[in-house]
Amino acid sequence: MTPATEASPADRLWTVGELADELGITTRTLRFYEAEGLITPSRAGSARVYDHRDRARLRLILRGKRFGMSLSEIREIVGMYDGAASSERRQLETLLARLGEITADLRARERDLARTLSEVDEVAARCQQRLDQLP
Amino acid sequence: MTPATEASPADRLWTVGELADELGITTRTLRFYEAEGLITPSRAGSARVYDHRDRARLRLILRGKRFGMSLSEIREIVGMYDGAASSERRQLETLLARLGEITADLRARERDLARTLSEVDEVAARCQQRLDQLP
DNA sequence: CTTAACGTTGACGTAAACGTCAACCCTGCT
DNA sequence: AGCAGGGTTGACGTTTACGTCAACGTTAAG
Repeated sequence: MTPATEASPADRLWTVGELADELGITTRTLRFYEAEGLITPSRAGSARVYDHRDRARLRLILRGKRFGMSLSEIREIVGMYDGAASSERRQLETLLARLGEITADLRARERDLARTLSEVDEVAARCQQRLDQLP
Repeated sequence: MTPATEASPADRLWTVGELADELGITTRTLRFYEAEGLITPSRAGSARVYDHRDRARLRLILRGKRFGMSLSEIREIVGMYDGAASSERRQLETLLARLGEITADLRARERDLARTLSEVDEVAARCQQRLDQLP
């Protein structure tokens, strides 16, 4: 049984237009991300061809954007997926250190988000309270 | 005993420069936020004077920015602090509904952030595993 | 009294992340 | 043959969130 998130087979391929539609973005955005070095789809002649790994990478990118990561931060992270396969100790060590920094940064954002959420809840509570006091 | 987050008395006042320094931003940013209707400090002649409520509002704004809220989204939320004191049922109801939408949006971002965090953790784990396999 | 260190407004510049053409090339109908 | 509907690469426009002057006013010190 294939998981619900994987409606399409693992060997499915997409054109720019198809993938853009599925991800809810424009083809311009896909081309822009490619120009920025975030993805590198293969080509059929001059036409871009995206596979399931490109798609997964894109979903990671879009998720990052939703909570405020810049494209250059995202580029660094997606680049690490490749770097983690290295066999040079030095590189693995600096990579691991950087990953620690990134994790700390993300946790800080998580706290900021949680605090904002609780403040919004407070406003809602005050709002509800006012409503209850009305005739 | 005053809380640690409140090193300064409740009646303290700040100039633009002082507050900018304390918040780690520039005076330009403070003026920009004012022009955008996010804050409205009082004036001493033509000079801006910020009190502890302005400061709290600013900290809320900056927190929002850190996880990707736009200034217009933030403006809407800070504006609700005032609207929640309304006494018109209609307004309180629409406000409460909007607060629900905002909460849902923030929770979605929270999920995106959590998923990204766990993916980063996975990369770190793979990285560590590679390191352990080295001589 | 003037100079330094703050403040003010106004105008223009800039980086990021795309949007919006234009001009072109394939491909599959009809 | 022709044309609609995809794809391609430029190139320039736009919005957001400020940065960066310029020209000016106002205390505070020497």
